[in-house]
Amino acid sequence: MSEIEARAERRTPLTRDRVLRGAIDLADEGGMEALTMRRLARALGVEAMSLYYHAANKGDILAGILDLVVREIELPGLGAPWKAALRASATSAHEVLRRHPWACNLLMSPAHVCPARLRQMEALLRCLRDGGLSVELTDRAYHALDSHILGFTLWEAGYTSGFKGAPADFATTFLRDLSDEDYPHLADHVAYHLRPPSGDRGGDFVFGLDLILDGLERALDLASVQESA
Amino acid sequence: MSEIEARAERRTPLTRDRVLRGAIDLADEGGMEALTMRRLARALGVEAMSLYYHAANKGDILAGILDLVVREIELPGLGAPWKAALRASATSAHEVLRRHPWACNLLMSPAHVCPARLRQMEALLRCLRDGGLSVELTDRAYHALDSHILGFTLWEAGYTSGFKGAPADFATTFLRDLSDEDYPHLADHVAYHLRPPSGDRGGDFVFGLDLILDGLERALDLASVQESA
DNA sequence: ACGCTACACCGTACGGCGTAAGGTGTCAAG
DNA sequence: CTTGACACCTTACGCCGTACGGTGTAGCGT
Repeated sequence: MSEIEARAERRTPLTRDRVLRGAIDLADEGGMEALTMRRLARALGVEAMSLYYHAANKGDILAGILDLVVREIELPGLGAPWKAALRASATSAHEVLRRHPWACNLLMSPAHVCPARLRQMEALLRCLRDGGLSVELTDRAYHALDSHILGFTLWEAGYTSGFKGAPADFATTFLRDLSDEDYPHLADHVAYHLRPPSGDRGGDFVFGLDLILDGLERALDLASVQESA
Repeated sequence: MSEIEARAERRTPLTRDRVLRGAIDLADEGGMEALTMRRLARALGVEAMSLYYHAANKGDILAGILDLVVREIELPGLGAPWKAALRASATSAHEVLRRHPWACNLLMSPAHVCPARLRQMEALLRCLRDGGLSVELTDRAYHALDSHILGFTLWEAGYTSGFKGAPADFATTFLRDLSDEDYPHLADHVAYHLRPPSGDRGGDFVFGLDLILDGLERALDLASVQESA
């Protein structure tokens, strides 16, 4: 009896998984700067130093949550045609990173290279090579794709989170007021972005993505033509 | 006499400009995390709190140095053909951001919107609109270009700085060892990047850029054909 | 010559950060 | 009953940004 009661009174014990989930929740809510060891501990009903029993240090936690997030990304399949497979995988990456915008920054640092990230890189590279692209073209294609995914999502994250945050009408107030006089095109651009949400959300991302994919396809055709000549 | 001596003994007085230059130097050398108020003050031969006479707070300094850096970017001219002008401006942006990699992160946050950034956005948008692109196409083109510039440079910055830093042979050791077995394509990719510096440095950036620009051109031609039909 | 004011800089202190070092209570095995 | 591993906690250190108030000097009016 006393055992059962004692266990019931005890809070559910910490695990590395619970730590990482808590960290993701914190980062999702308040961004990267909201994720501190003390706050994470408080969210888990624990003291800060207890976290170090389940994670070596904060960097370990960052690598861990990045890994969890990257693992959500759908990888290009083995047999699928390269263009469609890459399109799907890139779109998946975009959606995942939209849910966890803070992961973009983590993704940039080789300090946080993690297994899932390596798997994703490998899968993308394999897909390109299997599609018939040369080593050189694969390298450039990979960087073009990754840059688009990362750059676009980062931009998106910065502005949507910034607008949703404390200065909620930052866009409507600051930019519109400032733009109308000296920045007519910028004003148009902002106005265009403030249009009511239409059906083709994420269209901008896919547009840039297809620009790259179509260009790659053409470069591939060109290379094969030259080769056969 | 005593006046002159007294002045000579006095260190050159702080100015906002000297503060910002010092901040840029610090960030260039040691990245964003090397830029702290105390370190900046020490580098300027002054105490930390003295900085607050010339800058409202750290955010003000960050906005200031971002503005200085963005101002270095060559903007597309007024009369030039849009594609070449954008190509030149994007390349300039890439080079500037390569010199100041930390600026990429600052660029992402609407908290650091600065005049130079607004001017750059306006110039890019104007260039696209003047080139005949519709509002929609301009929007998508702008984001595609900006994503590429930012994403590519960020990636580049992360990996070159990471490799130049303390774990200098991180790439050669960790990635190569880990890749050969389970990540053959990744190993090829890393090896390709470790090739001796050839003449076409920055070629990867321009490749992705041209992918986008050529795609935009085609989209523009398509639109004009449809319109005239 | 004298005091006044504004300026430019400094000293101290507060709360928060990551984390090193070592302490404490619980529990299962010997 | 003892022992020792385990999971968690306490304390403390050196960083960080910065609020608040002090201090010395320059230039001024009188």
